[in-house]
Amino acid sequence: MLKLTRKLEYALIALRHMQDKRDTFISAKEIADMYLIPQELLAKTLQQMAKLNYIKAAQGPRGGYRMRKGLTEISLTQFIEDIEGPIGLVDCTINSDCVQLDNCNIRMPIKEINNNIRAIFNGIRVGDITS
Amino acid sequence: MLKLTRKLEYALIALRHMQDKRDTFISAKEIADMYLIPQELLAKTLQQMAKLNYIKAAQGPRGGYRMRKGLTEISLTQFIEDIEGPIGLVDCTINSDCVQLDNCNIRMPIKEINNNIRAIFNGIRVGDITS
DNA sequence: TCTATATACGATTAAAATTGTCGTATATAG
DNA sequence: CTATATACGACAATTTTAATCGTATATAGA
Repeated sequence: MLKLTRKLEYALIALRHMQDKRDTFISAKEIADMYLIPQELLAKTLQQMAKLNYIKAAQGPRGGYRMRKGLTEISLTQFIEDIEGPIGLVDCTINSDCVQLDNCNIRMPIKEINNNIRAIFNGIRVGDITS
Repeated sequence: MLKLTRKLEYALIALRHMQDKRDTFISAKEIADMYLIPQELLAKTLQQMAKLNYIKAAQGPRGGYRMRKGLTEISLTQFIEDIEGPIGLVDCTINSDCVQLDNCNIRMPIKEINNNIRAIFNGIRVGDITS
C-alpha cells in the first residue's frame, strides 16, 4: 500500500552511488554487490534509464554507466512516471474504464489528494535524493 | 504503484453513502448493488470498520450499518492505517529487517518524503472525502 | 415459531502485480 | 582471443491483493 517499487528503489540507490563518481563508468555488478541487490534486475533498470537518457552506458570491460549532467534537476514525478508509469491513487485518475465513473461518489476528493501527492513529488528533484 | 487498495476505496464509498442517511441502517448488499462492488468483500470491510467502532452494525432483516458520529473527524492517516496497516514508501520505514539499513544510501531522503505524504493524509479528515 | 434477511468470520481460491532469473546477442578493452 | 560488460526478450517465482465459499448467529415480521 502506497509503496515505491523495488525497481525505483534500486534506481535511486544506483544514482546516488553514481553521483559521487560522475566521471567514471560504474558497472551494474559493482552496485549490485555493494548494496546486495539482484544484479539482473538492477541491470535492466539501468538499461531503462540509459534509454531515457538519464545515464550514459558503455559496453565492454571497464564499461558501465555514468550519470548525465542535469539529471539531478528532474522532478521525482517525472522520474517515477518515466520508470513506472503514471502516479494514481485510483485507476480512474489514469484511465477511464471503471464501471462506476458517473456513479462513483468519491472520485473528486480522491483526485484532489492525488494532486497533492503529485505536488509533493513535483517539488522534489532527483538530486535532492541523490546528494 | 502508490495506489490505494480496493478495500480502502470500498470503505470510503460506503462511508460516503452512509453519510447521507446517518439515521438508518444500510446493508452491505444495498451498497454493493448500487456501486457494483463485490458484496462479500465490502461486507468484510464493513465488519472491520464495525470492529474499529467506525460504524455500528445491526443484524437481522432491516439490519446493516450506520455511521458513528465523530468518524468524520478522523484523519485519513489513521483511517488508512487502521484498515491497511502502516503507510511506508519503503519497508524500512515500517520494520527494520532490511539487509541494507546502514549501507543504504537513500534511506533518509525517502523517509522525509514519507513524512510529507503522511502529513498530507494527516491534514485530510475522513469527512473531507465523505461530504 | 418459522422464514427470510442480515451480520460475523475463518478458510480458501483466484487474479494481478511485482520481483527475480535465464538465455542469447553484441560490444570492446587489453 | 578472452573476459567483462551492456542489451533485451522470455520466462518463472513470489508476494500481494481481490474475491469467493461455507457455516454460524441474530432478529424482524408474518
